[in-house]
Amino acid sequence: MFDKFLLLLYKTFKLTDLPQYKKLYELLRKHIEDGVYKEGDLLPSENELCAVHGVTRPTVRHALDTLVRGGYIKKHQGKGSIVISQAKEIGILSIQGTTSAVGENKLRTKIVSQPKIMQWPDHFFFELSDVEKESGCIFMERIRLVNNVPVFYDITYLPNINLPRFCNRKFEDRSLFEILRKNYQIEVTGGQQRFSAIPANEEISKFLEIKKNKPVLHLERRIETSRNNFVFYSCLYCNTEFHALSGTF
Amino acid sequence: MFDKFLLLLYKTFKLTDLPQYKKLYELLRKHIEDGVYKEGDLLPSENELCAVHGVTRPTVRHALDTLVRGGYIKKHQGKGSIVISQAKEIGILSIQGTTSAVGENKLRTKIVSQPKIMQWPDHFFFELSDVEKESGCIFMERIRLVNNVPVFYDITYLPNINLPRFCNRKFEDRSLFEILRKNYQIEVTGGQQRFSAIPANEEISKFLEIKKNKPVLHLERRIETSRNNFVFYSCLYCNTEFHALSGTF
DNA sequence: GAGTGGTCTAGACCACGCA
DNA sequence: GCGTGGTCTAGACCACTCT
Repeated sequence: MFDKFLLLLYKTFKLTDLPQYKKLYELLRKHIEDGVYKEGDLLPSENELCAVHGVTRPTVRHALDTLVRGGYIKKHQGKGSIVISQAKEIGILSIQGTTSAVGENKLRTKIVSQPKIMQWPDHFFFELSDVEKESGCIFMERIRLVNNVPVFYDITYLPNINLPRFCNRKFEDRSLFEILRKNYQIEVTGGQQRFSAIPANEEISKFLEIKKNKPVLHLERRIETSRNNFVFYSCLYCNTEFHALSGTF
Repeated sequence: MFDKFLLLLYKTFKLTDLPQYKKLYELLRKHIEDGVYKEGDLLPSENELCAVHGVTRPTVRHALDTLVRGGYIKKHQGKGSIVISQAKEIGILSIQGTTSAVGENKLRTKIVSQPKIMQWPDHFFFELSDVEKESGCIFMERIRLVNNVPVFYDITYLPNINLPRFCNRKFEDRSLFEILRKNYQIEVTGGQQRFSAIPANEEISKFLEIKKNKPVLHLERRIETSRNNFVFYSCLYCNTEFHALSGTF
């Protein structure tokens, strides 16, 4: 009974609005990224996590499942949850943005064109809703460098819907995903992507500092978020000569 | 009490050994693929599925979660679970093999070299365990054609461990995943993949009927299965001019 | 308001890996 | 034999969508 009262109290004042499993997920993810748990380490057992965080097993399992999907851990029946290697390649295919996914290498972000508000391009590479079309889009171009070598050329399109002061923010060396999360409470929840191999055109070869017509990996991504009906788009060209893109499925 | 007795009976005689959520998943997946539920259709609600199949909600939810991960449905709070479009592109990135993932198009499989037992190549593209190395590998090459145009050139390496009569089976126009499932009770559970864009060499250009040096998508995949320690490998070259590869994340 | 999916509890038994 | 993760039950309350 007293428990019920506390629960009511907690919910009334909304000390935090993230669900429990997500809070646990974020905590463990942070610990893995910060190296508290290293590659090959065993996470605490599910029962331990239950006890420590005061939740039941399904909740803990939900958090761990999310870590599995994100490619952070691998579960082994009878053994436990093992932290997997942070990809040596660039794990852009998982749910994280690029910034958190390049292991040992130094990743920098260079802004080619600051975000600016404009019309959506004609013949956009994904279908747009009427609301999106009417709102116009925020357009930005970035180059990602790994160890000072350009590897990605990334064109991002966001719908211009309720993103106050977005164009004035500092993006240099900061993750777009992080900015969306911290400043707008927008979390990436999933998406679709299309892969193809194309020859580098004039522009791409210039940005990636490679010869014209050299094969580059082309990605078109539609990225869904926790904000209702808010999706954004990214068109990405990647020089895979030194860094393959990798992911789990 | 009587329920408990029935459960015991059922488990003793193992009428089937798939877990409930997986049986429900397979059933719904089959219905979606067979067109019982079409794109945009609403699946029965979770409570309905509980009642119809005699399981509780967490079990139903587990099955639906698996469908979401496989890219079959999308859930909308307050509305229901909606069947999503079967990718018009080739959804090789999801957990299915290529055969079940090409929508309207006709997909055929041509065998370049029948499976044969041999040594693993030197400098294999993923790290091999000692057991794998000692067992040798089963090697096969296939070409996938979409509407009679070659799109994939697929080299598969399986560890030669307990796969009786594998080399004598008919692979023409059959899915490897299906053969593994039906004949060996091996289910694909996940894996890793690396993407890069490379110029087609002599051999690739011949198999895919394209010009030499044309950009092709290169995939190296490590595919994990439900059989303990049994993983296999695939090296794939794809002409993405007419069919982008697509997937969800 | 009725129905949907989202989150969560408090238990239970099982299969697996290891010592 | 013990602890691990895997599966499952039988409930509960919530937020969301539709009408």
